[in-house]
Amino acid sequence: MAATMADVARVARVSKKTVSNYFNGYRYMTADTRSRIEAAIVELNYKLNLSARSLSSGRTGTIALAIPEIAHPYFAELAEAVVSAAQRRGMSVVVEVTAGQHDQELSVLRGTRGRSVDGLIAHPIALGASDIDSATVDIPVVLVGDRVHSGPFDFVTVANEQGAYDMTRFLFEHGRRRIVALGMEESPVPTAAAQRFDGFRRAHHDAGVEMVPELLVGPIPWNRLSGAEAIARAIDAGLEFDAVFGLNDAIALGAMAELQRQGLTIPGDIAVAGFDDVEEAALAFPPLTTVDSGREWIAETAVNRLVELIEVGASEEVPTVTVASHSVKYRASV
Amino acid sequence: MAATMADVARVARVSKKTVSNYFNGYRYMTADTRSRIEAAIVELNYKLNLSARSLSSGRTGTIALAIPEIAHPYFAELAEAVVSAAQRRGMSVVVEVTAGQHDQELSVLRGTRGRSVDGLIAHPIALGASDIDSATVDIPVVLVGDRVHSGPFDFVTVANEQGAYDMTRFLFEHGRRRIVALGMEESPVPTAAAQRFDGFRRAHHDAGVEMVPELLVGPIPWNRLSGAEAIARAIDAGLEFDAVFGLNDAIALGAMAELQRQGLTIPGDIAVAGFDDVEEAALAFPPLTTVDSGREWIAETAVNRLVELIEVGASEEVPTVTVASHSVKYRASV
DNA sequence: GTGAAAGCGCTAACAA
DNA sequence: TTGTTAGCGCTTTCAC
Repeated sequence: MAATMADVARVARVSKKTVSNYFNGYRYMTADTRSRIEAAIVELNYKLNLSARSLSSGRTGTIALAIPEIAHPYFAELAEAVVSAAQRRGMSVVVEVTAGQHDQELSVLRGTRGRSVDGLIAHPIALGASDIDSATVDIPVVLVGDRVHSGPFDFVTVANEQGAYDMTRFLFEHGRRRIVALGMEESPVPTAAAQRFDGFRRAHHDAGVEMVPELLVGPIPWNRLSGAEAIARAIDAGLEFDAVFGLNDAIALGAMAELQRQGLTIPGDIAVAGFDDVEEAALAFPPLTTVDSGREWIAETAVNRLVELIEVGASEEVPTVTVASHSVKYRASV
Repeated sequence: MAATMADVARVARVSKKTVSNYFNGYRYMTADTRSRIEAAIVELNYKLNLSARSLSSGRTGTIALAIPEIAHPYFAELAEAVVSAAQRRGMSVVVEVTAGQHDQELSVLRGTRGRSVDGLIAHPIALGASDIDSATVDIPVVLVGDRVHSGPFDFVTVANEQGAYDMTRFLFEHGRRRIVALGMEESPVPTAAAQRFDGFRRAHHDAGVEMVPELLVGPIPWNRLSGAEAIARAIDAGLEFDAVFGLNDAIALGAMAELQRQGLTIPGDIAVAGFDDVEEAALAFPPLTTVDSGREWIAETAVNRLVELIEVGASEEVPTVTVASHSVKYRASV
């Protein structure tokens, strides 16, 4: 039988409440009391029963992170950042995988799934604005990711448009003029792809560079293989270009590999740029110039905001939308 | 104020116990009772309070997964597999990141860290056998990974030696004779690298092929960049070889990229093989031949075993060691 | 098949 | 600064 707080209290010759105070960082306690308690804890190998604490305090000390998958570089790195930010604030993280399925994302936002947690950070990719309005979770929620939803929740988002704008301008500054946009997508819904493409377009406009329709390739799946195949088709079609902007790093890395396979040099013949700054970007050959979309900052901000909401009780706070700061990571591929 | 079970009972005109039965899948219940309970649950938007359930049942329905990092393809994929295996068994997963730090891994095994969970799956990389003996967790534990420890815990492990053996034989069968072993390590401790190298050596012996010392490269860090640099050095040194066996996929992928950059064709000039079968292996150019080390199976087995231990109470069960089945994934790089 | 009562181990008022 | 007293909401006997 595991020791309880009452046992500790008895051994330390204090009351349960005093032991409880000890665990909750109550400051006013004589050194003698404190050390008696500590000795008792060691003697009994006592561990707080967190279920009991949760029941009685209404807090679990755990937050949920709902993402489409873990085994994708971007989400894996996001999850890592969230877990470590949470760890720093003394919280644990339960990871829920939604597989990017509409119904699973919805059930997360309706609270019909998963454990009881104090708050939720979710990165939906299949939900529309109306879905989000229909959410019925009764805990604080911070949404994270690419798409800007209206809705009752806080949102921490990537600077998709501005990031793509900056990168495009950057390529112009390096003398490139005919840039293939790989993964481009025009859509009424502000998907990440659409927003990034908007930035690409605006940069052309501002720089007075004509945007060549043939160079706009997409939509394609956001993975390495698609990037390689798409650029291969572009070459086969006889397109002329001096740069490739993959709308995420996976696409860019795939394209870069294929260009090299075909004997082109990078950045000699073609400059290549990506978006996200996944860890692999810096390890590629050559290292990939990309947009650091602020993953770490997003994770940190989302966790901090969530903890705030949990502490104030999420009451009548007005939902905030925060856009992560971003920056161009200049590496040898440009 | 959230509804409680007593509210549901009142509205459904049954006792609390009956509602509890409903949630615990108790089978004997009239259809009428059941539907009254269901109506009450909907009416009150009732949700089970899991903290209370945990306190009273002694189960949390959550297991912890302790891994060195999330943002590494192998661990990300392992985590994904564990989460989905656990989900299938109705369990949630709290992910703890140990950063491969000795003290953090130790504190996980001492139970001085993290939430209260029903069981623990840990993949230690910095612990020695004596550390493991000194563990004091009072919940069931299943260890997972590369190194075979003795110790009081169940272990689910990768077939490092046999996998490397099979892959080496496979390369021989494809006519290769001078194979660079990239990431080789000889060590008294049975690290993954050392075990894989053992298999490499045994395959040479059994096939009667001489193992050329110059072709044994390592130890090197197990990432892409090291793989590329190491193979570049081998080429600079004028080594002659017809195949490269990266002791994990990252090394192999880095080497493959570098070989191609230097104008060699794969598998025409050089065959390349890896170990782990991370998702990216199949998407590389050319797709990478590798050893499927049974990650999914390991995750599934570890979760199943853990759930078993939780259910029987971990009592005096003898710890078991299970070696995952593995297979050579034949792809275009050989 | 269903009900009543007794805790699980902790926190939170409030008192001392 | 420390102690007392009630619960938190559920599961679990055991009786009906």
